[in-house]
Amino acid sequence: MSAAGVRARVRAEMTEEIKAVARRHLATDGANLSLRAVARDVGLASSAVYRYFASRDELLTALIIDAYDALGAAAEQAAAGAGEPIERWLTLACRVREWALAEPHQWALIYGSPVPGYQAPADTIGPASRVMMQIAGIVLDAYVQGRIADREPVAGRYAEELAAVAAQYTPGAPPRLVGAAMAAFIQLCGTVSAELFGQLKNSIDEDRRGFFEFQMRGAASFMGLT
Amino acid sequence: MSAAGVRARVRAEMTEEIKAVARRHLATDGANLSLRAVARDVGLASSAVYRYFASRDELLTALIIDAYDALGAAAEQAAAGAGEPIERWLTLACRVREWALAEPHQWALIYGSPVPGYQAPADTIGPASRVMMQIAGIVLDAYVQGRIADREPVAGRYAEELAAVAAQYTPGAPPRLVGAAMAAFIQLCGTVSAELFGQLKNSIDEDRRGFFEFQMRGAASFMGLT
DNA sequence: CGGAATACAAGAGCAGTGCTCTCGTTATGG
DNA sequence: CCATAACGAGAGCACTGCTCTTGTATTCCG
Repeated sequence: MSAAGVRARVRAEMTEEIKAVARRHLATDGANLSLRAVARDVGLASSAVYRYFASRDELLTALIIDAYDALGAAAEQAAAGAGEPIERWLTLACRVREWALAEPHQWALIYGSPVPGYQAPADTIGPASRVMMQIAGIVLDAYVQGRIADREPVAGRYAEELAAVAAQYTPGAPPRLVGAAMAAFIQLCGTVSAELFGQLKNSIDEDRRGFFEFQMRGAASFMGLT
Repeated sequence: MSAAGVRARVRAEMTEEIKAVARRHLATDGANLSLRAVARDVGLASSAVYRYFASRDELLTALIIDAYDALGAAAEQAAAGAGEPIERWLTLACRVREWALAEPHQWALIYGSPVPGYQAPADTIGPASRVMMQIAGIVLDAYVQGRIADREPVAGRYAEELAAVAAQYTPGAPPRLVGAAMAAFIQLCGTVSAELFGQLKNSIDEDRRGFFEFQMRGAASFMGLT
């Protein structure tokens, strides 16, 4: 049993090392990293890597899940702090942005254009929703505290879909709020991606953080956070 | 001269055909399309393609420029219509979204995560800014017509950068407006990307158009469009 | 404790890739 | 008309993901 434990531990360490090296390669090669190059850096034959990951896609999936989890953990930590709802939202947003700036390639992996043949397996949807959950939590907290400004309720078919989402994840919350939270999440991702993917180049080059906050305050206003 | 014209025309046609086939392959292979496969489909030896594009990156660049131009043309057409500022904005936004839905791979090419080793050459910045220009135009029109709701002016270092952008492209426009227009553009891109890259899956599946308009109305409100 | 089963790693090999170089052929321009 | 330039094809290099086979440790169990 101890022996088996050793085996399992060595295997886990090897798996982690492969992922760590792959993460490094991610920085230079992007999503189409070379499994052979990773194997070389680890000190393995390329065929040996297949003992740990059935394919390159599976390795990528592992990296994706790790990235979602790392970002999700950061977001949860940021959202845990006390304070005004809008402050919590801004803290969360800035924390997400900082993580993305620190790990741009991991961000690109999860929020960039999907890898051609790649189809995200079900394992990813859980970790993927952690950030959204935190936003919903902040908005819901503000709502039950009566600190959400009134907005026009949503109408139309998408309102029903929002109601269904609300019923499943945040029972009692008005669909308008769920929609606003989703919109804010999308806006957050879009804004971070825009900065990371170079769309601000030659326009906002010095105080991107300030411009980011400006945008996130707009999102807060859309949600009705005060 | 006529002969030279023939040569040049044949060359142009061949170039277009290669790009057309490459665009088809884009749908299945994404940004890492195979130049050899494209060559096969065109009926050329892979080495012959290099007479037309010096490298795979250069072929990709040509596709990127074409995509920017196609989207830019669509945006310009949409923005040309008359109507209330907010209607013009919504029309433009929906037109951009429709183009993206029709050409998801081209959208991913220009607004997705950047290709690893790829560095966008200077030729792309012109076509890339056409959509943003149209948004700025709508906002500026509304401004000179006095149809922009008052908002808090921006402050801080990024405000100066916005002022510099305004001075260059839209002289006379308050930095706040330029910032809001940029934010709206970023929000538009982010929202479309979120839909295209599958982030709405299992939440909004039926009336994505309605949810999109809901978000774009939020952006309009942020800009102060009425 | 010893043999069987298993996990593991390495290497060769296949089909495919981007790209270069060389070699004939064809069309162009002086 | 002929030198020149453009063009296309093919071979070849180094690389990729992945599979299969072979040999070697290590673990498990009677």
